[in-house]
Amino acid sequence: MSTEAGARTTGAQAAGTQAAGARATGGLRSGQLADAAGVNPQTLRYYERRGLLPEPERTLGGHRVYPPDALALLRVVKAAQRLGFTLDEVAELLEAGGRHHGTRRGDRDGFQARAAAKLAEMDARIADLHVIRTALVQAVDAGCDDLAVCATSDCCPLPFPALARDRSQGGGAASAGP
Amino acid sequence: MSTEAGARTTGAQAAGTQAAGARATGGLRSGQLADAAGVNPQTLRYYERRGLLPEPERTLGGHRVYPPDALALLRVVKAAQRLGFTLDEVAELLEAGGRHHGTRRGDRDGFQARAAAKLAEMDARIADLHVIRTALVQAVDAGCDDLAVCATSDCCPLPFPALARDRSQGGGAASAGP
DNA sequence: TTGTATCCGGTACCCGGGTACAGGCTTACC
DNA sequence: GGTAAGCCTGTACCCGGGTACCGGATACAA
Repeated sequence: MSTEAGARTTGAQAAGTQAAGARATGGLRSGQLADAAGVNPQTLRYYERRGLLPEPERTLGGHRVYPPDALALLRVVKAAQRLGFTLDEVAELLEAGGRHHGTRRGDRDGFQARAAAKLAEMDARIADLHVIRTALVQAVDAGCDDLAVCATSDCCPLPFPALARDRSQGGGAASAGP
Repeated sequence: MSTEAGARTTGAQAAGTQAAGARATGGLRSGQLADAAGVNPQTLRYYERRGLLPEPERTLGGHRVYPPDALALLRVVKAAQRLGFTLDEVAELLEAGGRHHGTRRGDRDGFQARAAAKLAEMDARIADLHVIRTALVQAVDAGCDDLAVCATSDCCPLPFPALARDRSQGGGAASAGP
């Protein structure tokens, strides 16, 4: 597929029946792919740099032309990201998959192992959020209204010891607003 | 334990009874407070800049001397942080509390309202994590082993539509490793 | 008095995940 | 052939929450 696409793409010189290079093969321009995937075009280049997207073919003029399955790949990336994997991890996973079940080396675990680990992480995170939730509920129920007072009075039921632990997996704001 | 250690450290200028400026008043040096609270000393200055800690007294030489309740305050800050508030929010909450239930202006809500909002946020986050968890379980159960394949085959049960939504509150890595 | 441990301030850098901007070249369509 | 999109590269910046490093000043014990 991609082979054909590539060949046709660059070879658009002859300009035949079907019009423009990218178009003819079902190839996507970066803007189109970005739109289709709901990401910023810059993000595509960013992912490319990070090794999440393979370098696409180029037109003679140097414009990227993505094969259609790039969209599926992008969706997988986004899904994996949502599953809690960092971009580095996603890149590794994709690469590991590419190496195709063989030649293990070092800690190369397949998706299975990593997913299981993530699962444990998720459970921990969920449990932690429950702790937090409970604390919030208690604070609300107790009618706390001034943190500074909570600091010194005993009326405040905030479970400081419970809250003190674990910071680090907890609740980073995800920055990535649209 | 750190308390004792700290006390010993600065303690005893005149050796005997109670001694030194800072110590006499129960004041804490930045290092001591940092130790006691389990944070980096730099973090204290950072919090001060951010308005989370009031500017402490100084020795003649310009060294900070914190009142003992700074520790309690610091703990509250950390607790609030864990409750999902950003440092800016914590600062606001502390300030709002300081203004002491009166003179509302703009959207100044007390801790109550904000906590309730955070609670909703937490619930959303928990629900979202459950979605993710479920997806992970499915992927594991199905024996998926290659993300790239998942991208194109139909065998993979990853619920892309479900995963696609909501990104933004989800699962940012919390950066703040110790 | 001297020595060492802290602390000071300011500035720069880290992580993760992107975005934005500048200045120039390609493509597409009429 | 002209013109408007769109794309190219490179670099810099954003968020949130800290950390690290620097040269110099203080604090305190012996």
